[in-house]
Amino acid sequence: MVTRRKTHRASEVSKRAILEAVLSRAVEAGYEGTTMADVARASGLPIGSVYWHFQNKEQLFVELLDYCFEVWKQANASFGDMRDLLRRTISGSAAASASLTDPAAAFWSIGLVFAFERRLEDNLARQRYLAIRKEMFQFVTSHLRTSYPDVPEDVAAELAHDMAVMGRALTDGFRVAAAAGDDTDFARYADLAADALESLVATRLKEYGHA
Amino acid sequence: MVTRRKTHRASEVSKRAILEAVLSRAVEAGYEGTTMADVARASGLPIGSVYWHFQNKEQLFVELLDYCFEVWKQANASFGDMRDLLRRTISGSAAASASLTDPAAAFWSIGLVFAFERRLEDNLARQRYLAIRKEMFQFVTSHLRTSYPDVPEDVAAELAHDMAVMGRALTDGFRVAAAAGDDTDFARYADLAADALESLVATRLKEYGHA
DNA sequence: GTCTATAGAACGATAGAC
DNA sequence: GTCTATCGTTCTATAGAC
Repeated sequence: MVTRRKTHRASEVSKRAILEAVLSRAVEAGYEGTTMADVARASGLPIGSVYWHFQNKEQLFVELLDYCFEVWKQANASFGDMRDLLRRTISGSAAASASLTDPAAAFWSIGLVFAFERRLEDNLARQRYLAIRKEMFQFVTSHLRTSYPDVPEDVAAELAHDMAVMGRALTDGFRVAAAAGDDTDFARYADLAADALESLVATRLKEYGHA
Repeated sequence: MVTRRKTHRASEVSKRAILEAVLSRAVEAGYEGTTMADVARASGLPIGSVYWHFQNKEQLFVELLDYCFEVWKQANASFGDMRDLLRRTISGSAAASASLTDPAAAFWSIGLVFAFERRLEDNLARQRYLAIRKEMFQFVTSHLRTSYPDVPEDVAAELAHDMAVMGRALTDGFRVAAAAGDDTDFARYADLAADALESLVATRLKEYGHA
């Protein structure tokens, strides 16, 4: 019993070490650029152990994305207004493209490549990224819906959906800018983006008031 | 002399066939997913001919990007206002993510991956993409500058720069959405994006007028 | 210029001793 | 659970006949 628990603990520690290793490698080299040998080297364990803990490379990245998403959810449980969110995500994109290994920030740096690599269509890690992407979108949409209390529910729903779409495009766009090394003051443009979306909302609400 | 000219013509035809082949493959599979064997097969020529016309895979993609950019420049020589540009680029992103082989649209579908794959840092094709990206940004910025005739030059310059940054983020963001398969009405959001940026400009011009 | 055959390297994954 | 050795495949690139 004692031996079993000890072994179990050691196993958990190793598994965690491997996840941290693949995280640090994937942020720098992406999915295809990260080799199983790299992961083994960075974790300090032999490659055989990596395959003992994870079925294959695909499954390794699936569990990595899950791990990152869990961290993100905990960090973003308290949802401010749209300006807050844009500040966090757009300024965060600069941090993620630096070689930081904050799992929540790393998620995007790793995940966005999956969006473009359509030849990975059957890849389970890509599918997991797309599923998490959808889940985050719903999360943001449903929170934004409560931001427009003085209009009918269907109007608020459409407005929230539109703002979520625009907000997602802007954050993704600035992540591209960060990855491409564009010389950009992300904090400044986060506020500019918020200004733009807020004036869009104001116009719509005014139109509704007149209708 | 006649023989020489004939050979020269045949060579040009083959080279063009290879470029078309790599274009069609790269749109579907990206840089890393496109193998030299694929290109040879799609062009109808043996792999030896591909290496005869192009130094290596890297150089092949450099010339592909140049070819696409040339086509884009000719298609976008007449520059309308910002709304026109957003419509063209954002609606075009949906087309590019479908497997069309319009070189101008394909450029983005192929190029954006280079932004994210930082492990291709020394890759000449990635560097060419980044260079073209910069050139396009300057092109857009300098055209936008003429859109604000009633303000001092430095104000117009800052405004044009900001709008170019925001516009680039939005178009890149919607390209991500297209690649990720998000269910999005791109034509509608292109206009919404234009609305947002125009109201941003209006606010700024009003602020300047009062200053 | 065209074509075939193959070298050479990298990678994912497994076998099997411990 | 850990570790090493290695198999099988895929890819870039070249050699050399035509």
